[in-house]
Amino acid sequence: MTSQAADGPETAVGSRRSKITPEREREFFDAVLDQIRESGYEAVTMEGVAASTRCSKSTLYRQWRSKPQFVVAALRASRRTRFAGIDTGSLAGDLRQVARAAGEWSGKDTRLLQALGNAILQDPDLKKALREALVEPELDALREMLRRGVERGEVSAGNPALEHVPAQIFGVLRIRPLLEGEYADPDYMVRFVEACVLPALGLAP
Amino acid sequence: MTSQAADGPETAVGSRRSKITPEREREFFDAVLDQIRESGYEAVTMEGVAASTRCSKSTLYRQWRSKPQFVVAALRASRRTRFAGIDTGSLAGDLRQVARAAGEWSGKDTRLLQALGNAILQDPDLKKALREALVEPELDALREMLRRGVERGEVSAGNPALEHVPAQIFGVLRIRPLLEGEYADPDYMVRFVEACVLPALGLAP
DNA sequence: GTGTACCGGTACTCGACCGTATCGGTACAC
DNA sequence: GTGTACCGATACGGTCGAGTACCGGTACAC
Repeated sequence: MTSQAADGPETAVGSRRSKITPEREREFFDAVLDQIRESGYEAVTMEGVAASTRCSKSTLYRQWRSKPQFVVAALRASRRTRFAGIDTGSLAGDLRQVARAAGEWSGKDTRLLQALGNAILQDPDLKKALREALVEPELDALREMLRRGVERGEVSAGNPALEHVPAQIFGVLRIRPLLEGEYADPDYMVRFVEACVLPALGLAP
Repeated sequence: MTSQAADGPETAVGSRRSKITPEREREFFDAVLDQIRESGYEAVTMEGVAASTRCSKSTLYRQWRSKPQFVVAALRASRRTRFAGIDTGSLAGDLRQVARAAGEWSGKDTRLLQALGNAILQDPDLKKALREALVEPELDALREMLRRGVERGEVSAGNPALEHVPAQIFGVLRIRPLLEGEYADPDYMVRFVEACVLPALGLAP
């Protein structure tokens, strides 16, 4: 569609001209991630994904070489950030917003993390993809938030609680199902931030 | 060896007289838990355990009906508490001891938790056994510690941070490998408790 | 109209592993 | 010595899923 008046019948560039539209691709990715959340990584089969999306196994294997690479692609495509953009003007306000946002997607993302639990011990690519999809973008946003708070003088740069804020928030998100049998919801997360994170930073409510 | 002069050839009581000594049994349990930590729950095979302990698969299946039941038995037998017995006289002292103890076994136990990650989503028995083996004893000990602290008047009973102490400690233990790539060690845990848990409780170091 | 290349469907190979069956050996009871 | 019952080894049946091969249908280019 752009510049194909070069030499001969477009020898270069778009070598693979798949008929899979981006929307269709997203269906595949959503299906495999849903099935992972539901049954765990090892229990997910390419046949199951093919059946649930009404495509054939051949189609999946034509686009992605193997099951691990397929899952990695799905994770990469699901990469998105939910903390970025939060900027209420105060660190306490930002962290409350983070808590609320974290509580929103806690069920889905925590489940995914849990379901991939032992798989990432075996497959470094999978581990990397998972970190890049779910963890690092939020971690970056969180650090940026804290940096702004320090810059505004709300927290001393030497406060030892600073470095533990991400671990506190992600840790509590991750562990609550095991301790209390239910995923962390926005209310719970806000209560936690106000009861523990803010006081440790010296920000009384 | 005790009372076998009852009626006939000991019809009751010790119906199964296995030749597996308790020490031998412990070898089986250690082997399967080690392999789970190493390769994850689904990747562990009864054949592998048999080979590594130089017994036969038949022996394992004679003692335990199936792989899940075998693993559950191993978990139950590994049940032990590492926080119980800590009593330094002050809540801050107790929590520092907890941090150190938690950091000690963090590698092994966190790995086990991670390796069983998606399996416990599928098998309720496994989930229950895991909670009873690794989580609940420590949770009970921790709650008892906090209760003593409140009783001594070190912390107000209404302090909202109280209910989150276990989640903070277990959460950070669990999440650190994902965030920073290494298991929590005693030093790290003590720093965390001093920087976050104690201040939130109003216990300045 | 003709060719091309991807699509979905199905059948297939291959390997892995669960759980069972069978067999000879052996410790222990009596 | 004789019986019993558990041990280790090995072989086997059955299932399941990864990845491949093939085949007819069809959209699109020219």
